[in-house]
Amino acid sequence: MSSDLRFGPDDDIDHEGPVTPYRQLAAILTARIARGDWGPNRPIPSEQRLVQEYGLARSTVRRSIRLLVEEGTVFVVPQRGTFVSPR
Amino acid sequence: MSSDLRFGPDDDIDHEGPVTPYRQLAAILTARIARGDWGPNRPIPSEQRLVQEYGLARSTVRRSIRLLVEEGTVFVVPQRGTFVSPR
DNA sequence: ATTAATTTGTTCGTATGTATC
DNA sequence: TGATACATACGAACAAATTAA
Repeated sequence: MSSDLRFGPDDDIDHEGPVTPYRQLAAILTARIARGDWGPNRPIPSEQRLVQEYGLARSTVRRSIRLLVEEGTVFVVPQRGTFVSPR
Repeated sequence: MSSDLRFGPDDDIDHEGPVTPYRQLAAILTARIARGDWGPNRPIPSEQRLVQEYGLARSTVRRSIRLLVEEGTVFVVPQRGTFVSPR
């Protein structure tokens, strides 16, 4: 395998495709949460970690997290981290 | 029971959760006071004891006590200890 | 009277997160 | 992109006062 930290071979961001990178990342994270990589009230990787893992700008990562928050998938605690929503 | 010195099985500090450790400890101590572990004008465990019991840094324990003082739950007497507020 | 142990007070440095500009 | 700000957490060291031996 290429890396233990990656979801799979299909989780690379396609910067040229029709789906925006931030939506691609949101889909990846949603899938990883559904898969159980991180349980309820557990922290997902920090923004910096996601920047490194997916080669995206931090602003893009934050845009992605904002989408997940709006969807109720995760919630952010200032100065603490981003966590998987319960239920 | 796992220990006579512990409040219960749910009083372990979660260092990864959304709630900061110092707030978790404050909640635990507040519950123990409400339960009557220590009455009015009685000393709660020393900072060092709390450090040992909950596996936290002393600075974190102090941050927690500071919160309880601000809430009026306890009061501190330098070189003496921290006591449960009357009433 | 001395010494040692205990307990809170204070400060510094390092690290990790998110927030903001 | 980059820099700075805030809040939190850990570790360490030392001071000051009290208490116990």
